[in-house]
Amino acid sequence: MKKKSDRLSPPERRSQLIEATLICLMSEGARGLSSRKICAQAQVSVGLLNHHFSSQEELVAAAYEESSRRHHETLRARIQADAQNQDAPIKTLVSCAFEEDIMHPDQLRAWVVFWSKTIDSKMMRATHDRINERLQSYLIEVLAQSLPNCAGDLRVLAIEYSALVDGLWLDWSLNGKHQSAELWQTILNQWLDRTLALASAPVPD
Amino acid sequence: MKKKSDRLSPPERRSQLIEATLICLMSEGARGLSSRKICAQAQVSVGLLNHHFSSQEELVAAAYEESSRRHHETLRARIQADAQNQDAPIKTLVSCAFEEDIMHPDQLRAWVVFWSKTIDSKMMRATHDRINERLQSYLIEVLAQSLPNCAGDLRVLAIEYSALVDGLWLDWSLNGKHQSAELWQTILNQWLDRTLALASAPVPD
DNA sequence: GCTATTGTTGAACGATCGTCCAATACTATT
DNA sequence: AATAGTATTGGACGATCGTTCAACAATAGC
Repeated sequence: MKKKSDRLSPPERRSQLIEATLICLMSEGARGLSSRKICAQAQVSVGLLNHHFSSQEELVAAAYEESSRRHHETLRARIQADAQNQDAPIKTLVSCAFEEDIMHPDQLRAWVVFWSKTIDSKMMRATHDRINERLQSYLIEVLAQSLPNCAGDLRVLAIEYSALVDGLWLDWSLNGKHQSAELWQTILNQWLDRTLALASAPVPD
Repeated sequence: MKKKSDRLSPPERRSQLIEATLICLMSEGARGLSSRKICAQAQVSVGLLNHHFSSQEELVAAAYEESSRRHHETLRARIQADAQNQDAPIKTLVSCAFEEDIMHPDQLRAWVVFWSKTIDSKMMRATHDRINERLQSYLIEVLAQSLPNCAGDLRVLAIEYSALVDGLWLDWSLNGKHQSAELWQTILNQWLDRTLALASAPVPD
């Protein structure tokens, strides 16, 4: 009745535990952050966590990194796929911001937990900084392609964009009447229209 | 050596516990959310919490409401004080967004905890919705005064603004190198300049 | 002053938490 | 086949969690 072998290589086991962590956090939020729940989700005994990770904190940081990596990857693929259909990649970036693959409400559940841990954990803070910088670099890259002759600082624009998107995601996800993302998507579209209009025709000094 | 009387009226005790909750959440984030820590902060025994609140959840919801109320109040007072010095109240709103009284990094610590609880608690969700609607109404009011002949939907603009500010606060507060708010303030200022420019001279259709 | 009401205490409860560790099962090497 | 090495198990530990409740203390009404 027992399975022949459940043994996995350390990297496989690690990513399995990371996957289980993401599932727990996405489905239950902060309530799902429990070593026992995570190990149960991975169908693995409790003690295994501390064999592959020095602490729960390290596992959560790894899950944060992985979640961001997937998000980044999906975004990149989506923009890459639209490369020839759109004049500016930022149009793709904006128009897919509320697609399920890019940002699901459940995913934001997990991210809020990550943020709350970022506040009082050195390790999480370092991970957060690394993730942020990576995303920011990519955003700048996309913006540079989209606004080849933009007068302003692209880094500043990237910070503004990611702040706006984070805020819209939050509002969309925490809102009680969790309707479709249409309204928030519209807001983002209008922001882009205004930004593009001003960036292509910068004010004379 | 004992104090003559520690007995307070129920409303006073309630607000004392709420105050203690805010202190705990602001100083320790999610780690500070503990009935025992809160009661210790209020210099009160553990059992008293459930005498004045039906559960910890209700206390946290009340603390969320109170934190938002104070934020709203401070904002109102600040804008009121600048009413005659500024042509548009939204200029005051934007320029004070990162002042200590309006939003301290510690305060955002508490808010992230509130958000994480909003995800899986009906009571917190209801509180969140109430708070959001109240702030949104006020923002629309301020925007209406500032942009008397704006073509667009002010409610949509209000949502965009609060999303942007929330996102900027998050980025500012979670950032490892927690420098001054200058950069984020500049971003917000530039957003306002662009918005004002377009709102006062709307594009012809 | 006596009584009823109610604010307050702190021990106790059961549950859950993260981590540890001796025992075990599996794999690879010889 | 014997051995060494390691992945895995699950019980145990001490800590902390939110809540309950009998006992106590202070007040209010009389």
